[in-house]
Amino acid sequence: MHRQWPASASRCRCGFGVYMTYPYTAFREEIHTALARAIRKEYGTDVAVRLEAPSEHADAAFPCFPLAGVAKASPRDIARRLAAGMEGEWIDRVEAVNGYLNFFICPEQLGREVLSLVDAMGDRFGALEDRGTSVIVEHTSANPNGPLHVGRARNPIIGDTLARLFRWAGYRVETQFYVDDMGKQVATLLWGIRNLDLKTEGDKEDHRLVAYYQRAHARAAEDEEVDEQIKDIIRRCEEGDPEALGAVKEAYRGVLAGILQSLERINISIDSFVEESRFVREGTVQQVIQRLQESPYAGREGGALYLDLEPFGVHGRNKKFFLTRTDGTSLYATRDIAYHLWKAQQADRLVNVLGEDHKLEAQLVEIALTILETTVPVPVFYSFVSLPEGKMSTRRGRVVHLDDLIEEAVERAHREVKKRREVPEETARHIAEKVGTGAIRYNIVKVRPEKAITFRWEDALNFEGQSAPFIQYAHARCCSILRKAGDAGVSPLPGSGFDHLQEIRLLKTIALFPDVVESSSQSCNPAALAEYAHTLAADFNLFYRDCQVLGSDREEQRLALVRATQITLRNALELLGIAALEEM
RNA sequence: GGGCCCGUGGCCCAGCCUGGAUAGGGCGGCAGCCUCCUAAGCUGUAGAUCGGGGGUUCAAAUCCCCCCGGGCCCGCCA
Repeated sequence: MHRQWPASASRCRCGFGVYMTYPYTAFREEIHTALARAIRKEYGTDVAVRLEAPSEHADAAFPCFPLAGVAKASPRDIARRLAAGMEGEWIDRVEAVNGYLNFFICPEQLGREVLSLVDAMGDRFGALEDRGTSVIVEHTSANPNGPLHVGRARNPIIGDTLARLFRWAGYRVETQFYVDDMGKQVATLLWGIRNLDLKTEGDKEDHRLVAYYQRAHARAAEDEEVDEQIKDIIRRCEEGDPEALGAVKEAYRGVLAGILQSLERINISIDSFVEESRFVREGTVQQVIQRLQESPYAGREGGALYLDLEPFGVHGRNKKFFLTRTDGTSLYATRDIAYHLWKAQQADRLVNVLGEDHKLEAQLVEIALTILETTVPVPVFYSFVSLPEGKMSTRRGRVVHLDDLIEEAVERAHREVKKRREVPEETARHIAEKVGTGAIRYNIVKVRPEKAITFRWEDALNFEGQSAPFIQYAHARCCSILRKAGDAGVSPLPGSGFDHLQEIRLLKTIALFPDVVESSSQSCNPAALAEYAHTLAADFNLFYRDCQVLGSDREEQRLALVRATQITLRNALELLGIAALEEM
């Protein structure tokens, strides 16, 4: 029923080499210590203290049920008995209810600490201390044969959000795009560009060039001669022929540029691009084949090398994992192994964002990497995005391109802005761009990756409720209040003394942010972050409704709380790659 | 046929890893709230056999088994 706290503590670097403990971490540690002591004293036993995360019942709860057996007492009695000795600077009060020990955090202490921490850390509030660990996040890695469609866009959005999360969680992060420059897709594209004379329209290269790919694909299907010519390109690439590889690169360059333009518009940039062919050129694929054929699992069928994966629990047809063809040339997965060996040399951890269709391949590669005794990557699989009428298919013209979705979302946002406020056109354009693209990112990232998505325009263009604009709007409201208060308005550390229900609720949610960074990064679950951002915005809206800020006799404290909310919302949006607008 | 994943009010999603207190949100429906810090907001209301069935347990949406429905995969393709 209830979530548990993240296993490890969240701490931050505050100022110069001074480490501070985030409020809820301190609260939790205090409870752990007090509980362990009390349980040992009362029942003479050591149990692992598991606390439940904040809920409507308590800010932290300890279920006494598991203790009932050893303590030979009812959970209710245990709770009552343990409640007596619980105190500390963070623990405001303890209640024994229904066999639970419910802890409440001290609002005074929380108010003081949260406000000073947010003030001191600013746009680093929520960040965790450096772990001295590096991680490479591989994402997108789309075949550069045409523009991104909405289905493929799930990959960069998940990947980029994960990369941002890891950075905040204290890792040194690099993102990589693995460029498949040896496959049939790019070879087909090259053939098309060389042999076809098409009139193409559009102002982005990926949209112009995809027509060559599509037409060439169709030609290859009906003309064996064409198919042979394409296969010849692939063959030469696999042999590492620099001329062929250069030509392929020249062909896909424009498509890739177009893809990157689209990604840039949704605030995604990728640190480095790694060409698959380099592992052939540099001979590392051959080394992989060499090393694996010496392993006890190697076998041959015809001239083709394979690994027998039966000892690893792989059965059926998949147990023979082929590394080469009969002619000795490498296969996609073999080159992927070489890529991972290379990656393992430059980072401590590897995370790969992959479509669920790559599950089997990833499993096989993982086993090979285990045999080679190197870093095994952590995969994050996502399910496909389909349309109400079925699977997305470029060939059948049943796709929604990311660029079209962006256009539509931005245009719709623009209409909304014009409808609501009178602002200069330039401002309206800016807001519309950030609202529209933010809505797209949020709409995709809020759903857990393993859930299949059916794309519906009305969901994608929803600007209310669980959406980016809802969160952006709360942020804009904060900014508006702060703007009106003026420079002198917010003193950094007013005496705390929050007592309104909504003030305290908001304070608690702000304080939870570092824990969300910790847990969602550890579980590679950006959807949890998206949910948090919505909760924070919703809690602010309640505060906004019930607590007048400007002109109230508590103006100073409340302004400080608004400021802390604004910073936390901005940081959460930054993690989601969504613009924190100051006005909407 | 085999493997992996998903199945929570009309619709979409969280909670499942690590079992516990009235199953949370959002959209849509209905009824309301702008002389007051931006109504992309807020309030109320109706609506749930947590796909079905067994099992484990003091306790199951959560763990185990079986079944049903959907997705993905099962090339010397990428």
